[in-house]
Amino acid sequence: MEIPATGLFKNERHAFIIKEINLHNKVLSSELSQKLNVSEDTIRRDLAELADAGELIKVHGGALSRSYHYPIQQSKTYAHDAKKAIGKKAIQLLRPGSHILIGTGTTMLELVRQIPDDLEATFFTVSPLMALELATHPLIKVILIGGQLDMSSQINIGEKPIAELADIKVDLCLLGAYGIDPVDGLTENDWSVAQVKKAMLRAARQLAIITISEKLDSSLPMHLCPLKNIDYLITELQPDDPKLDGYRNDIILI
Amino acid sequence: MEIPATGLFKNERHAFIIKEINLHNKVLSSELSQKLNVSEDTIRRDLAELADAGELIKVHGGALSRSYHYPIQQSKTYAHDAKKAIGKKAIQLLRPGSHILIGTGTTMLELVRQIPDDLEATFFTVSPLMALELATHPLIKVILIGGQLDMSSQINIGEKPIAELADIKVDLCLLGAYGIDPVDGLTENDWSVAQVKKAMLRAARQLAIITISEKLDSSLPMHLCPLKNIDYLITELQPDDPKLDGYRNDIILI
DNA sequence: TTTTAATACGCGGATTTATGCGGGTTTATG
DNA sequence: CATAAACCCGCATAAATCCGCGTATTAAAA
Repeated sequence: MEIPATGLFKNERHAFIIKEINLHNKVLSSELSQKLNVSEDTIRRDLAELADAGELIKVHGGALSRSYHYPIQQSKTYAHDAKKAIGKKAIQLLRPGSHILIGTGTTMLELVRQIPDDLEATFFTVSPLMALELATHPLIKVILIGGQLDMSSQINIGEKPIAELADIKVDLCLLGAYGIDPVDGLTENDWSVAQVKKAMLRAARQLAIITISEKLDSSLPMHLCPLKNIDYLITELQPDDPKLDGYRNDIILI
Repeated sequence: MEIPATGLFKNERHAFIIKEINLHNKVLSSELSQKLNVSEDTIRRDLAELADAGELIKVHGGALSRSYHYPIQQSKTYAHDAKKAIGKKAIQLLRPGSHILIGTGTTMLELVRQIPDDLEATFFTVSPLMALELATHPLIKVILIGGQLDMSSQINIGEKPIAELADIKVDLCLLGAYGIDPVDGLTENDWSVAQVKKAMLRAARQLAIITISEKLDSSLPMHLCPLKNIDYLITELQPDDPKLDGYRNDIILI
């Protein structure tokens, strides 16, 4: 083995490379080649070995620190904070051991993400997205109600889920609102989606509506149910907020 | 290749883009080009790659976050290129107008991503993940077969999906392999998952197995079916590769 | 102590990758 | 329906990589 003028063994070079990576989070083959007085080929072989041993990540042109990875994807949805707050409030409705039918939407997603890992419960859903998110919680049993997946609403629609829902009776249904209004009640704009949601309402003893205050006082073509069927209404507002005045009859505001 | 003064590797640019997308839910090619000191062409290529890997949605002028439709964070797939190549080969089995039962796995995901947008077909699946991915194709009808979502395999298991599968007869079943061996045939390691997969096999006239060559010649405890039931075997290898010699009897290698 | 094997390097040349650029085509939008 | 921006395609290029080979040094074997 030929020891160059600067006299470094392979492992010494490796150590140097690791040090550089820890320091700068990245190295260039070309630079290393100069600093260490060896050919780029050798550097490449070094990097290949280190990458192989999992000490760094080889890329074209050099290498990156192993701790360097894509930032965690935390979707910043519209009105994210409000939705997260709502989710937090809604958690208290989730009783251990209960059976819950859950809808979909970004607010609901925030809710699910905040469910504590020690909650043991059974969730039914027609939304593959919610099912996957729910499945990340170790003690939760997820029953996905099948059907034809509707592209725009991302839930399963058609006769199948409606028929299956008819055989279910759960403690609580958590539903997002597209439109909610003191007079028109809960409304929706797509016919087939509305059919499924109505089936969901029938399958639950209690109904909780989860929505940001924006959706209050808006109406859409398809009627789902009157206000009086709603047991809980959860928004990001304080329960005594005047905007909620039209919704106080028999509804528990949270 | 010229690495500019600001000297960012391609991956670093990619990371930056992802970060921007998570922050703003969208990016403009023109802005990125400026911020990163590279040509818009390069940005376009970056966005194309990221879109290809399913990390964002490419649109005219830039890209959008995928988070709303797809908030599930999936780590970069192992042997991504091989799996992509397999997916490409498998596409030819998807006849327009046909009914297809599709399994799950990262290879299958790559396959689905490469389905051309003008394919009109009906897909059945027990995997919520695959259902969501399939639903991004405009002309594809997705039937999600419900059941209890199994956390580890991320598919619906139990009596329900098995019973529903018994009522279905499709043209083709596309299944990934966990173990495949000339003697032991197709094998699997989880009992409940195996039951569902067996129901899938029964529900299809033809069976195509999609797998990277790594899985060849490996056996697991649960037997699914003998080799002779397999109609097509698709790997990243050339059909005449000697590694496939044990699998030539009556199987069409692709 | 030779002989043999193994390892570490460097080098030349073929190949691949990353990028920018020019020019024709498509898309979005007023 | 015009027009500017965005896109796609092919090409050029230079850096980075890969591959095989020769050599030198060391380790192991005979």
